[in-house]
Amino acid sequence: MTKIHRDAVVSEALALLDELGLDAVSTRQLARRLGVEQPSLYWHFRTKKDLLTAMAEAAMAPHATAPLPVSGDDWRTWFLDNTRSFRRTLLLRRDGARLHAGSTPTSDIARLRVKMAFLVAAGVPEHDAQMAMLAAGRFTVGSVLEEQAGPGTGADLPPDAPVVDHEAAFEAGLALILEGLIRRIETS
Amino acid sequence: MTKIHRDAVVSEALALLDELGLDAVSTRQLARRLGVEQPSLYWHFRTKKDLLTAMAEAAMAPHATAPLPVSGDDWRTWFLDNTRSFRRTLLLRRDGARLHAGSTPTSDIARLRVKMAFLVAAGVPEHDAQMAMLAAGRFTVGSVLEEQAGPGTGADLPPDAPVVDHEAAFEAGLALILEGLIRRIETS
DNA sequence: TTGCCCAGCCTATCGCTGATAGATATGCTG
DNA sequence: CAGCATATCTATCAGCGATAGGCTGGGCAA
Repeated sequence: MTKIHRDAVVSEALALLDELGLDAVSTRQLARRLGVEQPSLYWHFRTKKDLLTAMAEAAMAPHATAPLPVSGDDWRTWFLDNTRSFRRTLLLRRDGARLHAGSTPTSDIARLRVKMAFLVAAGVPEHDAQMAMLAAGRFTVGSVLEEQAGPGTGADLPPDAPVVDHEAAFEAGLALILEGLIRRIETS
Repeated sequence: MTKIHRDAVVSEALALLDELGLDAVSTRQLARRLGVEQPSLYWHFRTKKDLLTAMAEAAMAPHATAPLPVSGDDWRTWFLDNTRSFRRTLLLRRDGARLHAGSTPTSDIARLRVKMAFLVAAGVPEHDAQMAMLAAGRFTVGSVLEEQAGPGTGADLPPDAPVVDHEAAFEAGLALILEGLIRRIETS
């Protein structure tokens, strides 16, 4: 009988995620790794969805603890770097985007407000800032989702390889959003 | 013993999807509706993933059969309408975005080439056109994914309602991408 | 020190899932 | 009529999330 604490469960679950992918994260696999029987996990988590939510939140730690913008930062490079940080965090773990998209986001509203205030202070109209942040986030999730969907069995389609450089495509799309925002500000 | 053909299976599966959601689309539920035993479905589809792929493709029919652009169309309004058509098609069915994102896309390359040629003929540099189409698609998937994630049990977060108008947010993000593309063209 | 409580695990079991093996019935074709 | 492909059936498997209820050990109050 091994003793377990909640954080250890989440930690091991993330390790299992990285090794075998989201579909292989089952309560039994996880329990076996923890040296525990499967139902024991239900003492720590009321449901598996709760576990996945906790995993998603823990997985987002790198982005959620990144330094906030300070007045004086160039808002455009901050906007780029913030979105890149989000993407990098999603990419850090296998199926990171699926894990994130599948959980009700416990978005840190406090941090978000700081970011918004920063953009507004830098001269970006509040509504435009909101829409741009939202758009960048959704674009990022969509991008990483596709990137991580992986070429698993995608070898059956015609070999006229439409191989896309995910990093480059992400940067290009992100640049479009930012430039759209800039143009919107300048022509107002 | 009822006789079934592949298209009927897909059709009934989509009906089941609309009524109960993607998670409820099980081979047994589907078989019962078709008046057939569960293993019979495996004659028509080698695996459930194959079924989901067929469903995803069928679900995309409205967008996949929409009229292609003709020379003379304004490329900007076409770009907007094309992306809107994609979004509307995803929204047409319950969990449409999840269904789409979960399947390896059998993208119709022929149609895509026509669209690209149209943009290039209208004066959009090919690389920029590619990146913008890709970005718009991923942004759309990310948006609808979030929109359809639904407020299922999202009643536990603070009631300072960050209620977003999905339609408006989508239009705003799409406008940013298009304006970014326009700016890119003008300043070259 | 005694005795209780409860945190944290256990065993046993439920109903569901996707998938396979192998038998059976139907209907077309030579 | 014989043979074959089609399309279903029954039976069964391993794995899944989840629940019910029992056992154990350490901390704390009397």
